[in-house]
Amino acid sequence: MRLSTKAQYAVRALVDLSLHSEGRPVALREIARREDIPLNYLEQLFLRLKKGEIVASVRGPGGGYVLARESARIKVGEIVATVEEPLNPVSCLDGGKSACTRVSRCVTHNVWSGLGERIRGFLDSISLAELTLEAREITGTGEFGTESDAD
Amino acid sequence: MRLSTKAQYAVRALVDLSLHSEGRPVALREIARREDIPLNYLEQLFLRLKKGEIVASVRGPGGGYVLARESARIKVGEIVATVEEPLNPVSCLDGGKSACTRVSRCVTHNVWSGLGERIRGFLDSISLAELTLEAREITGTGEFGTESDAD
DNA sequence: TTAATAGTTGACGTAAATAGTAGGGTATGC
DNA sequence: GCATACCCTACTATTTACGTCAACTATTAA
Repeated sequence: MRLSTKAQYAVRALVDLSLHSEGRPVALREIARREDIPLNYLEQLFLRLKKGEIVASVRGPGGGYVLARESARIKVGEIVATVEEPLNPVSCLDGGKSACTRVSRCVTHNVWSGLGERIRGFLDSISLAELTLEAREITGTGEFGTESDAD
Repeated sequence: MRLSTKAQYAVRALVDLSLHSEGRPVALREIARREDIPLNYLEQLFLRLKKGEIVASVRGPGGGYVLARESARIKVGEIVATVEEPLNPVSCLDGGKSACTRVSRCVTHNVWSGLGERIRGFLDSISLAELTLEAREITGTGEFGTESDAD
């Protein structure tokens, strides 16, 4: 029942982006450095985030990524669902083929589908804006110099 | 964000056990056949379930497993936590070493720990007794002949 | 118009976790 | 004393996650 690092990276990266973008695009290189995430890996994630219309890209020198809409309208659940495929605890909820042909099928099935809904419900109740605000409070002014973190 | 088959198997197997045990122990061989779970694999799971004091074993011919307590006092969350290690969405919640040394650490950290609590809370709200009852309703009388399931 | 920046894309390799197998051992009841 | 069924460990195979590489395209500024 683990979340992939994809999801963790994506959320962290977007908080970082939201924290450091002041209207201007932020280069992945910076985010990768600050958050200590492999650049190439981050690129893959942002590709998906772009497809999911959570971020938009600006190419060329001085380019980078910006949020595709205001952070209050971006939910954590959406981010997670975008980078790691469907947020279902078991495969037979994905729709389509999966068997489920035994006695105890329905009852356990219901448990898992209920669980999936709870998970989604919770993650969708938190917006990127809230996280960003929290982060700003923690790191102080939040303008610059977010590097230090004396563990 | 997938549940392991271990967890799915374990819950199904226990529903099956609870459904077919009438005071008497149920052999894993039967459960494995009915639920279509590899016997050897099931043995491993029940070893853990025994350690977790969810089931008790009866050795020798005519032996098998019985629930260690009434099914109403066995929660799904407990079953899942027993067969797959800690129910935390991210490793840094497991306690101990894991880093977490960046800016956005705390904020995302809180999200994941909150998520873990929701998951546990939900799964702990469901008892094996409820599932068994449901299963009995679905399959009809629930006495015997639970085999058929016209897909 | 050329060079530098930065995003775009897909293929690839590795490592760790998960799922499943194998096989021998041990207690019990007939 | 044999068959049954739990007990336990070690091993293998498969899948998935994680990360790397390399080549490409678009944009901007000199």
